[in-house]
Amino acid sequence: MLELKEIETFLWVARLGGFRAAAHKLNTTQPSISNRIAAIEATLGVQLFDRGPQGTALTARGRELIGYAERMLALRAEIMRAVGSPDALRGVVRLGVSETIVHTWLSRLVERLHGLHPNVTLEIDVDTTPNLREGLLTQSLDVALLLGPLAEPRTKSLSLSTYPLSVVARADSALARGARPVGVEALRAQPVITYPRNTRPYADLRDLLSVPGEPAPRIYANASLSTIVRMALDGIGVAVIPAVLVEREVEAGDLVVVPCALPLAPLTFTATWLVDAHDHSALAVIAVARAVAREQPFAAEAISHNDHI
DNA sequence: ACTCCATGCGGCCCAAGATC
DNA sequence: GATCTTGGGCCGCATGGAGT
Repeated sequence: MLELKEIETFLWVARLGGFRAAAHKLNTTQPSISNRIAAIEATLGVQLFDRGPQGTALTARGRELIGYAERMLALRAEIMRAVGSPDALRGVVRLGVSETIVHTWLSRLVERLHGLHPNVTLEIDVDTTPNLREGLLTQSLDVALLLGPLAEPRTKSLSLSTYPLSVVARADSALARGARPVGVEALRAQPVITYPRNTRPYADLRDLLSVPGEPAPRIYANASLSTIVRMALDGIGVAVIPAVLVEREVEAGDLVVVPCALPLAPLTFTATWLVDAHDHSALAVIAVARAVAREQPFAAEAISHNDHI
């Protein structure tokens, strides 16, 4: 008899290209995956994978099965959504998260998810958007909350939050005491601390602050938001980050948000996932993320990119 | 030496049947 | 009806073989 669990195992081995990777994804061991694949091959009486030294590759029959397997899992997800109780949803979702989300509403997402779907657990990976994108494309992540949407046609994205970028300076700095909004000249006069080099905010800032014939602006790229805030507090330079991340420091009078004359593009965060993913737990996480993000300040318009859930 | 998948073995869980 | 026994199924651990 063809078991749904075996079908799911087959699909993950096919997607991830190996038994070991599928075992990690399905939270089990490699021998267990080996047994399930052996069972489904015995049931069908055909070989689904070529086990070669270069890895595991689908046979022609295996490729034929892919479409059926995806339809079966999509149907299961539909049944779970339409008929199943939220408690019935279970599994591990590998969630990639930008640090901005960690510092704003990730905890509320985890809390809400636990309340709604107590049997769904998260494996959280905090990283920069380029690395999260890589994680999605190599399928080591199920969902990513990142600076999106991604241009990849294989992905779907849903807008979550849009945070304006602000210039944040130490309260006793000259910049903080100035009367006029800061421009290119004022920002070029000192180090600017912001998001990592391979991100859009960094590239935008570098373009805005570059002056032909002048030395390159001093931009200290940093992947750790808490380090950026620490450096701003220590007066190393001014931070260009969403003001929502320094609410406490501003309230305490240690940092101030300085009016800025530059057209700093806001940061839009999206929930992004692969179009062919039908993991019902992952889709539940996206739905909860959307609901939580909507309740926050700076909630994005509910625009979906490429598609919808 | 390392990685990958396969196999053997023992342990656990659960349902069904037997016994009181 | 409650409790015990049994057998099947599944899982993980340890290990082996093949290939690089």
